[in-house]
Amino acid sequence: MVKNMDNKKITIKDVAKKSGVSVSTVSRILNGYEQNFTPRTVRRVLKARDELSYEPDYFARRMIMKESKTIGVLIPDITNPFFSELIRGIENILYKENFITMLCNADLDQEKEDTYLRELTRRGVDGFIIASSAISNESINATLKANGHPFIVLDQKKAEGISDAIITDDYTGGQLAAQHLKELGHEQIAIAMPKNAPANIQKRLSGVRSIYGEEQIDLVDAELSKTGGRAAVPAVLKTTATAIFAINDEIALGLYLGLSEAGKKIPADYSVIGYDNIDMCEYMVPQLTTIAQPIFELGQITAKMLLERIENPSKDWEERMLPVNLIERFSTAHLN
Amino acid sequence: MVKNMDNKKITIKDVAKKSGVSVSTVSRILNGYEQNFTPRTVRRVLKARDELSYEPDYFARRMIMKESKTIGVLIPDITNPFFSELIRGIENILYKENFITMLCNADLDQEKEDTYLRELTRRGVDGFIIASSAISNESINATLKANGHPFIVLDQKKAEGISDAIITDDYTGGQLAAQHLKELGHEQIAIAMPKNAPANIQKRLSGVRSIYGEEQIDLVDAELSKTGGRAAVPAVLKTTATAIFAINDEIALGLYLGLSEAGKKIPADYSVIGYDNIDMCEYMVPQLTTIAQPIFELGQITAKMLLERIENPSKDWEERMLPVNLIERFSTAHLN
DNA sequence: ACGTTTTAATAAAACGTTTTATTAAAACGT
DNA sequence: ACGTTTTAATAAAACGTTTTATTAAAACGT
Repeated sequence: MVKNMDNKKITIKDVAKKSGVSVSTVSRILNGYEQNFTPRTVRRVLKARDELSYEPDYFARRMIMKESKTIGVLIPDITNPFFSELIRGIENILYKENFITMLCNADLDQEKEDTYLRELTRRGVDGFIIASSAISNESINATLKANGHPFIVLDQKKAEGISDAIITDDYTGGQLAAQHLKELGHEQIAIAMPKNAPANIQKRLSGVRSIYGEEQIDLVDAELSKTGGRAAVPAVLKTTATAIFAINDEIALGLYLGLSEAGKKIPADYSVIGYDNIDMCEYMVPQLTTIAQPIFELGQITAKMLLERIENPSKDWEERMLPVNLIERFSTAHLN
Repeated sequence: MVKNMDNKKITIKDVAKKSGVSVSTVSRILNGYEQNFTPRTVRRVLKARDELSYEPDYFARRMIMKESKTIGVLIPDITNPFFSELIRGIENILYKENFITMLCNADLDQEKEDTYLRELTRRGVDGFIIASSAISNESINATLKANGHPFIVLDQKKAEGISDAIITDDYTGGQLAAQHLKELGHEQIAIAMPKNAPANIQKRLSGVRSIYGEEQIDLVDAELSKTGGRAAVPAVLKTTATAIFAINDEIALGLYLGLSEAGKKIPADYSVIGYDNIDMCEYMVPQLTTIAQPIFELGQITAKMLLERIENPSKDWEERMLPVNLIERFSTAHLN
């Protein structure tokens, strides 16, 4: 901290004294009302400010101004490439607008989520981005909605007219994946996904069901992680499926290892298709065919929508749906 | 925000009025000096607090108390698994101590780093964790050291008696990798690493040089990313090396793709060894042999050391070195 | 030449806390 | 019974800003 002679923090008073004007004059000049003062006064104040390296005290300032230029972001796991990419998209916009990101890694732990939510509220963040699934609608309503804090829920929850919302086209995504496998001649497919999947993931399943009949689908339980994918392989082997739809790429990466351990080749023995298009897909051998979500852009748009809401709290709720598309690589092949 | 009848924020005054005591009494009771008051008064105050859902204003509080319970963390790229794992370690400790993490993703962009550093200072964070390499020692000195802000530099920089420091045993790491390849009979190796690598990475190279002679080593330029690894393959192919030491795992992942594109098999044609042991290693086919750094623990210890420094600013500088070890998997094999 | 408007600047209030110094009443000790 | 200490509580100052209302002086208009 920059100190004055008495070893105390430099305040606006020091600047005022040094430039021979009042505190209010310094404040006004430093906050963009220079045109109300003579050039000479302005010059003096600026000079004093620079010579003392004066920086307004953040807390004193915020106490009056009631805005913190901070956004709280709640995610389940920063280690998951989907979320780290999302964060980059968010941060990319926020940085440009001089906002700072408060990262809260909630670990799918409901208590931790609630704690973070309360703590962020206490700290007066200007808005919330919530991409964590465990969080209950009640928590959101009690802590955010009821108190009029701007927030936006992402990816896992349907907002249903209680907030802005942004989703990707999961139904079409599921269709696209299924269509691709069908065209390759696969008549029996396995889908690796968690039993209690969030709504957006359920939608992908519905998409598949619009292409494949119920008896052509083997649902295989798998956590949304590499470990989950690896562990799901034995169950897959028990089915008659010739292709596997991993409901996210992380699961697909686990499948690669599990299948290899079982002596199976991709795509000779099993075609594998993922979902998300995290950048690791391109680096697998064989490269992973997947449904691409525009993750970075998703983050950007989320941040933008939230900032607009903060700017104009009473505007109508906005809903955005982002398109997805199939990226064909080398983990899927024609049957035989 | 919780409001009172006049639709204004609930303040300590409201609580005081409701419980029929003075503002200072409320403050003291709510800040852990209950033993100075009669149980009856304490009860009343607590009751009023609860009924009004009073939360002390963060900014007013911080203005007086001069601590923000916030740590700023500066990293180059959250998308890199090394850093996301590191963040988790940091966050793991910070959360327990009721600190919040401010994440700054600096993109190896010097200007962005400086901006973030200044912004964090302005916001009065209690301490800094700096794991970003582009940052200049001058910036650190000017912004942090000179102003007595607690900070800790991680991984890439030598602190040299100007701050606490924590490093991993990079020299031994390099030795371990080299030794392993030597034992497998490789007499000529390539090392994929950036030309202007930070100090810790240079140390790994020194470690290798203690095992292999200068003429047995082919230095191949590669950025610290998957892209970098992939792009380095043509250069590797031009050498007579039979094994490749990727200076971090990300490069190794890129090598997998590049080699596969060149029709080369791991480990039959090339043995590959990485560095870091990010969790992806286990999921590659073949699984990647690597030098393991205790990344999560590194984050934890860093956070702990910083908190101790904040607690006790005048204690002696502390330096810690964490061990590394070889994880043998299936990407390295005996020559022929 | 004098009342009115504009300009340049400031004094004082406000933001919502914590902390320090003070006080009135009760308890204590002989 | 009366001076002293302890207890329970508070008034007032302080933290460092921004903003509102005010003022003195200058400029203006006829």
